[in-house]
Amino acid sequence: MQQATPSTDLPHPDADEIQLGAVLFALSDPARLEIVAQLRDGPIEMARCHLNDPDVPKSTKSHLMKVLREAGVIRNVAQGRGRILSLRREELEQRFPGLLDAVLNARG
Amino acid sequence: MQQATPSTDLPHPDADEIQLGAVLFALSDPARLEIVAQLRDGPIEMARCHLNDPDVPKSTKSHLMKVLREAGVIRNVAQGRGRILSLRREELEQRFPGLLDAVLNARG
DNA sequence: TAGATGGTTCGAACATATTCGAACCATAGG
DNA sequence: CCTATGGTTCGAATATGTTCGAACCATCTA
Repeated sequence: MQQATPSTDLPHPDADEIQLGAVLFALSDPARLEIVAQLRDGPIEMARCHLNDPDVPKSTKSHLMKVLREAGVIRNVAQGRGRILSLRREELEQRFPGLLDAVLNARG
Repeated sequence: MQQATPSTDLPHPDADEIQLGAVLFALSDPARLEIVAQLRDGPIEMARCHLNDPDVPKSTKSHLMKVLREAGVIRNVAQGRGRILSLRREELEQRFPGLLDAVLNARG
């Protein structure tokens, strides 16, 4: 079947609106950092993105994504009935050079 | 007069105990980041460390320092009746290479 | 030893973040 | 259609962080 045009698209900050404080705060949480680490090697479907704690309700998971998205760390776009998550690597690199790599590298 | 041995020394985490999340959180606040930026070029006396908001009570200022200290970002040692603040650059660099520089550089 | 200076700590008020169930929405597939 | 799947959103409860005055402590100077 054809790929549907997503009707539910969430707001993302423009690259030049991304705030350092918001990014650092978003990354300061273990669960959120874990998500970011999973996106390291490319986009993944949200349904395939598993947290360390397997019993996290979907509303909580959704909220974690929201904080990361609103901070400008990840992109969250609808595809089919699911969602594709991806790191905003280039934009973060342009705005805060070396920051994301340093964090990802620090985390192991 | 002789330099007194400080009787009030505050607890600092060991280098290997410094947590990435705590560091990122500590740096995610504008006022705390401002303090860190002031320490960029070397230690300064706490009394000479001025925040953007000049009307911050000393208890609030002390709390900001506490968060940075307990995260392992700064050192806070007594000297005379005041205190000397310094960045834990080497230790942070050893533990999270490039992180502090990236943050300081991002902040401008 | 008294007073001024520079700071920490405590407690209470307030603000902000997190968690999670329930309700809701959209899409894919039968 | 109907139903299952994958997700967002809302609201309320809870947890965590912030702010600031008051009290306190140590040091220097007179």
